[in-house]
Amino acid sequence: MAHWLMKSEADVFSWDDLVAKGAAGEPWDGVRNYQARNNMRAMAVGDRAFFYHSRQAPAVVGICEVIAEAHPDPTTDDPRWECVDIRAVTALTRAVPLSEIRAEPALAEMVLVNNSRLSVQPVRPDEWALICRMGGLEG
DNA sequence: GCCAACGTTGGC
DNA sequence: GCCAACGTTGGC
Repeated sequence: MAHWLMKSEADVFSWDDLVAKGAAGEPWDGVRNYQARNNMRAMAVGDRAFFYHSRQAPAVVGICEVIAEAHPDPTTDDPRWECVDIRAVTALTRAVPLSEIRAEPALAEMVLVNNSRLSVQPVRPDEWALICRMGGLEG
């Protein structure tokens, strides 16, 4: 199972918004970046992803699950763009702010740290486990 | 709100 | 195919 990180601005679509969608989840549409799209194409149903709030109070706040593989993005007729569907799994016991991620040497190679603009990105297993622990979960 | 970094577009 | 201009993202 691969691990990922999905970003959203909390005042556009927040973790609470995803939780409110329940088991039906939400299509992760609107991505217009090839790297992010390619990452979504590589996702399998059951993969887990961190849900990250960007801009205001940047932090990893929860864990979500891929429930549908990449399919055409319903928000555009442009066939280049695709999206996966995700649902909320669990909130972190405590949000892990970007400042703590940056301060942790073991996380220095995270895409989040080195390419802050990529909105859908892979997370290594060791990075996943550490952030889960920092967030108060077993991982 | 500012601005640096990055990705995309389009002229040549 | 190059690269300058432009638009967007996101940390601060």
